[in-house]
Amino acid sequence: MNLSPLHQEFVLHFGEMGSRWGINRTVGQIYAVLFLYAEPLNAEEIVDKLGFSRSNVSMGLKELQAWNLVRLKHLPGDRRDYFTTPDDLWEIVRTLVNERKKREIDPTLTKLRELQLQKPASPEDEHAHARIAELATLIELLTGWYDDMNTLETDRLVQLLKLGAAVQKFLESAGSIAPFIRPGTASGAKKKGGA
Amino acid sequence: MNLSPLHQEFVLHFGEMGSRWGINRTVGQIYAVLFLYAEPLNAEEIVDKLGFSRSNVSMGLKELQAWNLVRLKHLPGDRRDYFTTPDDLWEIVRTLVNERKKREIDPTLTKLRELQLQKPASPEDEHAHARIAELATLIELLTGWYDDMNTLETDRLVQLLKLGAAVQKFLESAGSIAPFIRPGTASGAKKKGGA
DNA sequence: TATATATTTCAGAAATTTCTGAAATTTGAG
DNA sequence: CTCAAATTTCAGAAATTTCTGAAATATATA
Repeated sequence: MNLSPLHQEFVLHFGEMGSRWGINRTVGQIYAVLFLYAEPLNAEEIVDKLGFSRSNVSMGLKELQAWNLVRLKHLPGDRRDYFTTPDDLWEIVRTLVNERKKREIDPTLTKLRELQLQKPASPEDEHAHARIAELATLIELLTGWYDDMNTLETDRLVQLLKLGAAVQKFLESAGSIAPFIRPGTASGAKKKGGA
Repeated sequence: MNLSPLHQEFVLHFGEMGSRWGINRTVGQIYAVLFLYAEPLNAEEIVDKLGFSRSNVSMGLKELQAWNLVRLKHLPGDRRDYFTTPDDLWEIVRTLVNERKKREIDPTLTKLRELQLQKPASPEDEHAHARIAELATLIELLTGWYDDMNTLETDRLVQLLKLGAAVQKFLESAGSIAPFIRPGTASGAKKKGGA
């Protein structure tokens, strides 16, 4: 590995962590390198820094592109592809969460809804149905909330995060706001019928 | 697989999803079965339903216990171990998030802080340091917020989630609350020095 | 304590995932 | 269009992870 000790330690840690998620170690390390460097890097440079095969780097970069986690750049008079990560970390976080939601949560919700249409064939199926319905409701609440937060500008989002549980104060006088919220949906902004 | 079509489809989906997380397919399936059944199950029953080896089930249950995701029960006059998942789905979600935070986020934060102590040895290291510092700050903000939300009772939490981005309304008149919030921390409740 | 039952451990087998080098394809400049 | 550089593909090798059966260990109760 052709990296300073600082870079190397970060890259190795990131590789380990990446492999706990869907992303594999190699891909995690490639991302880590791109994340740390100010300048865009081309595939050959990544090969040099990390020491894996050119084809492996190519596949890793493809995967990162599929995740929308890297930006492709071109330098004038150089036809190689150069890669960076966004400067804005919030953009990275949003992309990461959006992609994971798209790949993991949304298909699960689809599946749960599909299962809810099946006719229960036994008391055990009845119970399973109830469990599945509860789970679907919970996931809908969470993703609805998330979609909602995702519309906020970063500054607003950060303000809210800093506020933390203190927002709860407002709920103590919640009688004044609850009536405006449609029950069962986040912010009452996107489901069909009226109250 | 000795399961009704409804159970089986859920279990298979959960297994796939589990394998996208750190948890492997087998463990995901064992959890799914326990999740669906009202009654606690013993290892032999799980073997029967899922068709893998007794030892594999034993290891899977161990793993689920390490994650705090199952409860161990005993029936009177029967010395086998019986397992269930909590009835309350929110308890499950909280456990899951807490454990993932403990295993993935906390060690990363520790590592980042450790790296911040290293002396930069080049301009590239300087930039990496800045990047790492930014990342640490962002993670601290998120985990601080999460710890804060985690102290809320479920009812309150659900209220807030339903409110969604509507809480933002309160920030528009934020001049009146911002002064009470210590900058850079969530809810101003846990860092050292004064304002 | 002896015994039968339940659980865990663990070495190797099986399955899956990752990685590589070689060949194929794409692409832009001349 | 041709050529050279860059990238991608892909079959098999290497590494890792998961799974099993057999043996070892633990535990309740008689």
